[in-house]
Amino acid sequence: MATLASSGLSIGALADRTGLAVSAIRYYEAQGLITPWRNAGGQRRFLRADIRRLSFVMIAQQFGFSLPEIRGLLEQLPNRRTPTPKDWAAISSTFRDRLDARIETLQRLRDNLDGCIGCGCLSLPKCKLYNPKDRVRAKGTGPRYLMGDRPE
Amino acid sequence: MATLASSGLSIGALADRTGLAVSAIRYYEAQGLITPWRNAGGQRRFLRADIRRLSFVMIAQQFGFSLPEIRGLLEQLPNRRTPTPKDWAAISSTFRDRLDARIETLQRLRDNLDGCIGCGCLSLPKCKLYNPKDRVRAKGTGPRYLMGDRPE
DNA sequence: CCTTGACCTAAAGTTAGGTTTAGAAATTAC
DNA sequence: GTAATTTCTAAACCTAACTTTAGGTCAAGG
Repeated sequence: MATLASSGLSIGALADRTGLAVSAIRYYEAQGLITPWRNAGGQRRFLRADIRRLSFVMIAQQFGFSLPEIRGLLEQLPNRRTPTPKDWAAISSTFRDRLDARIETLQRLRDNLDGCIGCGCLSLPKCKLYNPKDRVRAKGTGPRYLMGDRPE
Repeated sequence: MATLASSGLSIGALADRTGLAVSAIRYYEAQGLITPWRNAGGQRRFLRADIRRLSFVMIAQQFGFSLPEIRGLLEQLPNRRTPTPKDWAAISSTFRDRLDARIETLQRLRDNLDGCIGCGCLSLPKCKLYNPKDRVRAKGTGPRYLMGDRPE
């Protein structure tokens, strides 16, 4: 099977270790999330530390981060040496801040849902779901007015 | 401007009221989220209650529901009469359950993040981020092993 | 009446995040 | 040494949720 250690991991070995598809790993390279080198024959070789790097990518995706965002997070890692636990802990705190914000937004939306739809009144001047500042939505194409009323 | 009341709303008027693009409303019709009738000239006419219906669609999207899922939720509404506050309150409770689950998942992931990356140890046998049961991810393509280790 | 703006349909284009395919070259297994 | 895997690149394809475009029709104001 996959030969190892000093010569680096092949893309297939990395795929086995992470559970990602080979095609996904190539795609991530194209997106700048990982930067393997090439062996004499032109094949990609990866560091063992890249297993953790890709695992981080997968976890961040679960939290709803886009690949460009994840790239931004990963850029906090050291360039020329293998990241230490401290490096990961540092990046993780940024990560956690954004995550907290995301959870808070969801909770606020939930609470507003209770007040707005849940209560049955559906009175809109006081509806807080109306045009919330920080949307979870990806492609806001301008202001949107929720629940049927406009801001004046 | 938009003529009103007894003859129903034009698609443009509905777009103004909801903040949605006209093209988006047509798309929602194609997806079965809303069913206008046509006037003599073949143009779409909507009920005023459809403003709220589309607002609900937008809110549900913020919570991460897909259009098919939202269609499922809307099917709980009465077919032949204008939905009452009670109708909306009922649909909202289903909605809220799913929302609570989503928030809980995020919180659990956050807590695991603290234990796994946040502590700096990165010890994987005890990492709970490893292959969590309920992923937020859409297209799981089989089991995935996180943070570099495999389940044996 | 006539012009301008709103609306119509159908089809193609867009972005994100990948997968699939095709044909060729490198590696590994026996 | 040869057969079976892997890997390579480039390009096409995929889904979701829309938008844009093209070419034509409808409706409202002056």
